[in-house]
Amino acid sequence: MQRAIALVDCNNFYVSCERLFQPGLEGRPVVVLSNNDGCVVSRSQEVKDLGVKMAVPWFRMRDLARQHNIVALSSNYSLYADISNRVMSLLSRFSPGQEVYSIDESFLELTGIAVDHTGYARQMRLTVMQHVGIPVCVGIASSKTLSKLANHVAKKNPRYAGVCDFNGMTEAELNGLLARIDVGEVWGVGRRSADRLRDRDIRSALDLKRAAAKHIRSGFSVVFERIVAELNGVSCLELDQVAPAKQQIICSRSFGTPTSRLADLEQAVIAYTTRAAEKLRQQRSLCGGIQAYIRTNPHREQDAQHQSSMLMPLPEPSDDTRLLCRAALHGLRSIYRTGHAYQKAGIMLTGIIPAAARPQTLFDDVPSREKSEALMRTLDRINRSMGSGTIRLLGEGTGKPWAMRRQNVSNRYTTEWDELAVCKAHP
DNA sequence: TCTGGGGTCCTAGGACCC
DNA sequence: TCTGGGGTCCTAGGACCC
Repeated sequence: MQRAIALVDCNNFYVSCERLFQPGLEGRPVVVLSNNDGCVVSRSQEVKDLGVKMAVPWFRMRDLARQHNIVALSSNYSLYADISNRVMSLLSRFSPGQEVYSIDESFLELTGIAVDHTGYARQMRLTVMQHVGIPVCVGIASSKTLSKLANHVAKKNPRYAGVCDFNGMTEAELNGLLARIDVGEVWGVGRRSADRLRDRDIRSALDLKRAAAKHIRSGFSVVFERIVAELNGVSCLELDQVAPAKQQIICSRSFGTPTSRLADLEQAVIAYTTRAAEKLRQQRSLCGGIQAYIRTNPHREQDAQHQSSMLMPLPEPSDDTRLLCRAALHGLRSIYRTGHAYQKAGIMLTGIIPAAARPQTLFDDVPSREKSEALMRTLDRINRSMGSGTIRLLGEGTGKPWAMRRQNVSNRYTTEWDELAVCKAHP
């Protein structure tokens, strides 16, 4: 039986989320900006039609924005995450095998589901639209890589009406489509590799499909060998149905305004470590070390540049916020240099293991460990029910002069009592 | 004035061991 | 004169994804 994998992808996801609660944005050019209102990360169709590319710095398109009255919104991840959960849970009804691949994409196993797949996919679109109001497109094929391309075709080509099933096509039809897709659009082929492939006269998805495996293996890597197999309909990438535990947890952020004060960096590092430790405990893991990282703004070449990081191993794996903060601060203080305008700081938890696999040591101090665990549990419970940050370390500070810019952020319409969407009755 | 954040995987090279 | 080979582990860095 032929393998059938669907990729369901939300259209202009963040913009679509914003439009749910601000219907006035419908039909208008809208962008959502990254943290710090830095870059464009989601564009409405109207903005795409103006030729605005993904990840363009916002300050570079100010003129265009004025000219065309583009609405720019700060990103509101609480809202997007909640809408995403609703979409994913609806989609899970369509197959016992689901991989939630990203905030706006999901793979669904359709192999063995004995219905007309195109009709089934139309039903998915309709269901998500009716229940949540988010438009989606569906691509279906015999491997993940092909289903990504099928989705691409469904999105770009109005005549497919949002659903494209490669499995229902003849080889010639499919190749005809692949020949018109740039090799850079293939999943896993980035800008660097696309350039190198073009040097070898591999320009389209079809060219890559037909490339000799040996040739690809030696010139690139096993990853590319797999891509070629997947393009030929040989499924090499399985669906990850349970999200595996993270092997590293990163929390880093650019500052709203650069700072050269160690005290500011310390506050930021404590805040980031606190967040990361919460995530670590959520997935019931411990980490073996923590890395602190600072850097100046690399785009300001006229400024003195400094970037550095230091990994602090822990004496034994831990998930205690206080311990992790202490280690991170130690690292920060050893890399910090006076007189630099730092633009970004971050931390990374590494050497992550399941909490259940905690190694026993000769000098295990069980009572103090149990106290630490109880304290962290209580902390998490209070912050979960009373709002995040209700209880935190004093070192995190209260002023946060370094906090990021979010000039035009919408309400958290679905997750905060104070910001719930209200239906206004018409007179 | 203003350029995101959070992840994964692979490779190369060094250290170390027998 | 002549100085092995193979395995493992770790780290840094590159490339990619959304």
